[in-house]
Amino acid sequence: MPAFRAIDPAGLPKHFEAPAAEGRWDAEWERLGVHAYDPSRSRDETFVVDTPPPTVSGSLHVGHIFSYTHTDVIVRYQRMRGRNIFYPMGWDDNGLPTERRVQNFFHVRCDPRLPYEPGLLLEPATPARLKELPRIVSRPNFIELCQRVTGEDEEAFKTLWRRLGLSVDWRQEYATIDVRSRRLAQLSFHDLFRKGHVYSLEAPTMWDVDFQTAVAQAEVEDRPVRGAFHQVAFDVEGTSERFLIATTRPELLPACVGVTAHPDDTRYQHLFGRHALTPLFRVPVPIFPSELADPTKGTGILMVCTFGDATDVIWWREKRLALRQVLGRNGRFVPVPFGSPGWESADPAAASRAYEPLRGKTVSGGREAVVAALREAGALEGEPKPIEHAVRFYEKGDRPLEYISTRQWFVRLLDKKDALLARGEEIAWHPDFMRLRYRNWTENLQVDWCISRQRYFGVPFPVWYPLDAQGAPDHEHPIVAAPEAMPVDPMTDTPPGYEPAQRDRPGGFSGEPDIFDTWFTSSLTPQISSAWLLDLDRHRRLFPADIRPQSHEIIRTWAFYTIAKAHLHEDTIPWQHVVISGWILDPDRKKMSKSRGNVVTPMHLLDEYAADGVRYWSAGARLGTDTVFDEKVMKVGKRLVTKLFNAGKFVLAQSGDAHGIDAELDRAFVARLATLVATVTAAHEEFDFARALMETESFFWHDFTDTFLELVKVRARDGEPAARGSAVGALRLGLSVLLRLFAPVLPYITEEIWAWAFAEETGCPSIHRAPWPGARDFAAIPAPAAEGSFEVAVACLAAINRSKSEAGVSVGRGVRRLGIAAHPATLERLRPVLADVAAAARVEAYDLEPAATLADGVVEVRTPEFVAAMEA
RNA sequence: GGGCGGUUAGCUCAGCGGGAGAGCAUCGGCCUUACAAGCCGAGGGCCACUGGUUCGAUCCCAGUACCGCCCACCA
Repeated sequence: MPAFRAIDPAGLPKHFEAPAAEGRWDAEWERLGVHAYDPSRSRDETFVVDTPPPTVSGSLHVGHIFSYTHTDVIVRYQRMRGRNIFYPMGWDDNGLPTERRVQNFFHVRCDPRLPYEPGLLLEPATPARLKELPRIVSRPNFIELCQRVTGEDEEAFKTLWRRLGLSVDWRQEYATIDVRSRRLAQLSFHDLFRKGHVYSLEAPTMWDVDFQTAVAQAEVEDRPVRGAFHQVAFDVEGTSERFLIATTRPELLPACVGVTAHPDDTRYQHLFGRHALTPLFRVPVPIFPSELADPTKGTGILMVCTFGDATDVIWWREKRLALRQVLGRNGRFVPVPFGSPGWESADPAAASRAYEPLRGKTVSGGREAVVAALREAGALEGEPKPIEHAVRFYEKGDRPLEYISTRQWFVRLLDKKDALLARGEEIAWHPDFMRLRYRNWTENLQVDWCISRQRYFGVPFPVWYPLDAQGAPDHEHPIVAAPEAMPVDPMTDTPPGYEPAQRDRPGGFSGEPDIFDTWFTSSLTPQISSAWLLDLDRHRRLFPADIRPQSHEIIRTWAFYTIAKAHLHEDTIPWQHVVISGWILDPDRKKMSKSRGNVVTPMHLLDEYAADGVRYWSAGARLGTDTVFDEKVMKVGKRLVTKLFNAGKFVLAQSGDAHGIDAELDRAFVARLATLVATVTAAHEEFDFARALMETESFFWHDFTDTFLELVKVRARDGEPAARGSAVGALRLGLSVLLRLFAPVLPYITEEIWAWAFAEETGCPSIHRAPWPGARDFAAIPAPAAEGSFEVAVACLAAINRSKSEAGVSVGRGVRRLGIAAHPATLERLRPVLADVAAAARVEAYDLEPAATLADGVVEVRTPEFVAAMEA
């Protein structure tokens, strides 16, 4: 008869020393390779995570802990199911935040036209050496500096992630600006170009006048802005008639190229086909009908300018109106030649005089000047009427977007809406309603994806343009770099067939100075991990991925573009599941964000509540649900850890012979345990880790420690060998199963307890590679003889406890004799477990009192005689 | 304006056709050889509102209100 090896509780620490254990296990997991991806195993055994690369230049806050814990809980569950886990970590160092950070750190700016200087920053980078850096550096040098700065940021994240216990395979790291990412982004462009999915076009594009770059629809947001309706009088050419248009942008009057009203609007029908003369500038512009004009807005008739808004762009395109671009890329009025072709005026001299004060002014300055001039000319009807209206802004910008005609690169998506919608339906969204966000966005897509940015830090377009004899670029025949040469920087590298000396010379070539939209690279995270086009075998084993964890506000960007890329490149979906974490709200229910200044940094929380305690808080929130930041929940988590520690110590300190689990109460307990396992497993299969945790916790606390453990305690210590062995066996099985159910959420405490006995016993050195509990754990244990014998035992113990509580005596107080009243059927079920109940409650003698009036399952206690306090 | 989610005990949330629940907080009791970082108990709710379906509605349907989010709204 094998015996249970009992541990000596005296040899264990008094308390769970979390920080020390966290460091120890982190190192041990590394040593054992617990988190290592095994490239030799097949795809269907593998679970692939498309981890969100955090923006390294951003601040660390509890929101990070929250969503990354969700992913880790899912991953740890899958690992215990035997899956080969691919769980990488990327660092997003592309984009404006890093650009600004590098500028500020090194006090340098980037000029892509400068030649690369190898070894510009010599190590170590002492302050003196930093001072010697040139103020302006080439793009390759700027990228090197970026990698230096972000390296430190990455370390901070990595330290936090490791402490938190993220089971990332740290051999699978990448950065969005590293060589492989740059190469893949350019390969992606090459593939799209080859397939005809990208094109460049000179057209009005949404433009941020401060960042001086084009932006995509996905980066645009509407903000309410105070403005005013100005009623401006226009003359009708060849008549003495006047009409009033209403505009919020009077400064664009010199850019007016037409006037329109609704075709059914009787007030203006007679004007269609005629020309209007703009005030001040006396420019003749056509008056035409349009369904897009709203008769109820303003005066019902409005001026079309190049460009006041998106509708102006539509009219300009459809009616083939003139292009009179008065705003430059910096948002200021540029000089314009009234009287020359395209700038016709009935009075060019007056027009030029009227325009002169605008030159060099900003939009708001120009507005004041035009309004003043209109007022003086008697063309302003009444006073401007203040209104609040929505205006488009670049999400990072401070001034409204302008539509400015520039040459940009686009990915053709509008004609693929249906296919992209179908892709969205192929993917499982968690929670499911999040798919509507995707659907909604895709259906409402207005323009193709503008992927070029007029910034200098990022992944460059791998493109040059041939120059003709006059030195003008031929945009229709771009030279795209060869895949094997990538990554290239066209501003420093030379295209095939040309000499460096031919750069920017007639008959030579010119590099494309633009960089990709950061999402152009970020939308490849699954392919960056899988080394698409670089390692075909690896790619096949890792793509498409299983899960994409992310937050809901970037469904229209990150999720959408990633789906689009996978569709365009390989005609597939990028992952099977999207799991969406909610936001962390501060106590005022506002989203926690750096800009709001309500951010809670995470490190001290780990110190105070231990990684497991903080993870407990995170894992309690269901996917898609916003959660109020609440330290009290972490406190509860910490208490759970302590309870596990103590329960584990107690259970493993019990000794006995392993006779097999055959006592009725133990069998009934095991049956309940098996039900729990089924429930928790089903919850995890639906990514409902919150429910899994709740069920496990409630069972552990109530069924295990408060009842079962109390009920069998005496038998486990003093019982006959067989009865004792059954009790100890059931306790150990319960502990082993519960530890494994808790392991995804509480990796440290469960590993610690596992190591005391189960590691050796099972041959699984880490609980995180131990098999998930299941039928195998319960196969040898017979089903209970009676349904519900566990429940009646609990009810009976509770009834006795209640009588003690009412009498104000300790639960430990002995009972000389009492009556146990219950329905006869209940008493029948109680009989085989009564000895355990009596022992636990310290009842010396009892009388069973059948009571048919009581409901089945109810147990009442009659006339308890407590042992006197003295005797106790 | 369109779409989505929410509204359940003081707080944070589960439940989703027949019993209104958990944790925290509150109150009372208890040192009981795993754990006082604990244990045993108790109180507390027209399940937002109005209709409908049903033998029966917190749960299903319709509508209203409020909170939040996503999108649209530049004359």
